Amino acid sequence: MSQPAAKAVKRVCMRDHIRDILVGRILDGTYPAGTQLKELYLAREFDVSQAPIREALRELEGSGLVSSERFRGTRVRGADFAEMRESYELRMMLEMRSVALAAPYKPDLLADLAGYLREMDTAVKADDSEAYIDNALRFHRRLVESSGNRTFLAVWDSLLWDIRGRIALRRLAEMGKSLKTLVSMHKALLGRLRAQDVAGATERVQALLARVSSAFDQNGATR
Amino acid sequence: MSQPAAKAVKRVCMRDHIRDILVGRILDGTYPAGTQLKELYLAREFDVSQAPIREALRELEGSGLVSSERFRGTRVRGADFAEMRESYELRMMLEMRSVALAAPYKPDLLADLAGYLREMDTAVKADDSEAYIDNALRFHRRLVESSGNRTFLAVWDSLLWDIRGRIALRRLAEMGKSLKTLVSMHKALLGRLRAQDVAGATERVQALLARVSSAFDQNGATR
DNA sequence: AAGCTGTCGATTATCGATAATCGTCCCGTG
DNA sequence: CACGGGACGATTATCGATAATCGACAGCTT
Repeated sequence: MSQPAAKAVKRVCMRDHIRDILVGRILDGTYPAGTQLKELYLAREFDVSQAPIREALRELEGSGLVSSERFRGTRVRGADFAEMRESYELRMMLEMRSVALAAPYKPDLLADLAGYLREMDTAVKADDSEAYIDNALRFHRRLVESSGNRTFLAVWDSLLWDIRGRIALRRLAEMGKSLKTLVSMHKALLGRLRAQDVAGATERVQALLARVSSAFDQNGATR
Repeated sequence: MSQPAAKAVKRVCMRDHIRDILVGRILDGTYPAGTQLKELYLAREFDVSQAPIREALRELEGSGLVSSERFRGTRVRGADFAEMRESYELRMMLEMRSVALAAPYKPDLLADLAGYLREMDTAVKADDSEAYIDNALRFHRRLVESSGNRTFLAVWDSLLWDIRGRIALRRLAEMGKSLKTLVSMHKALLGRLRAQDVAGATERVQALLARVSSAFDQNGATR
């Protein structure tokens, strides 16, 4: 699966390059849900052969971004709200358990989280939701990483939170919910972690993700 | 030498066929951990081109069975016991939560589980561990499926329990642990489900998986 | 002998072309 | 007019061949 850290420089591998471009286009709406990604068409556009396109598409399929049927092509998968909620339920479990496993919380973990939180705060004040989400994801991924459970991290990564998160944020914005609340919830969480309060921290993680997940409730209400 | 299996069933898709064969070989030890799977070599053996081999390998990579480095080939990944234990922790979370979500337990679910359990019982009496594990996996997968959470099921599926389970069973056998205990634990679980006892059932699921997971404890002791 | 450099063999990544498959449209039939 | 049968176009799956890359080793320099 794709790694969070992308090599900025010289790509030795066409398919990685293509994959990243395709992910970008799906994210920014160039390819809306349902768009068929035709191999030869893309091959011509990127001036490569069909092979690297196929491999990139298969990689996207593995991460659930697109789905393909035999001989019938590959299409961009839409954001199914019910499925979103379900995936947030899993994420909640993963992160809550991670908070328990990560205890006691080491200074370098706390320092990292504090750094991300600071960036989140700055981003929200600058009304830069892209920067907010980038750092929020780093924050949460770091939490899962600190559990020491590689399977947790692999599954967390596989769920493509950079995509789901952006959709959630857009929804929350549409619902008029401010990111400021999320930042303060993260602050509270970090406070509990600093106090080595496992139960408290777990509770905050749950509350936090429940709030984000509420973007996908049928009526859109937080209740 | 060419493979007679190629003619067995009319596969529309070579890569699926090849993938299944490769999985089988990794499972039965034909390809021990660390074996390099060379594309052209396999291509000649299966009498196909390199392309479908590559696609099959990439699929295996996606499910963690093998890992590949750029230009350095694809190798069979070994069974890391620590990682096994970690994956069982996730499985435990998934199944415990599924038991909670699936309530109240419908008659058709209970009937399916009872059917699988019967097969498990028969298999153990016939000392057929293959049949046991097949049905045990059906039992557990059905449980996760009944949660109604598609993400849960997708993640559960992605963890390749047919492989991990077999390894666990082999270990348990080496440790002299009988499958009979596992069958009776499943019986107890089904009893709790029939009684609509969510807490009790959850507890049994945990105990059950903990016992299997113990195959990967450092010393091999159940404690 | 240690270090550097260039070449070679093995293997993967990519190419350009062909075969297989699916959906559709046209046509004849009832 | 509804309906099945085949030809066609579009697209994917696979092929056979070539280019790119890596690891190792030999030969040269010091």
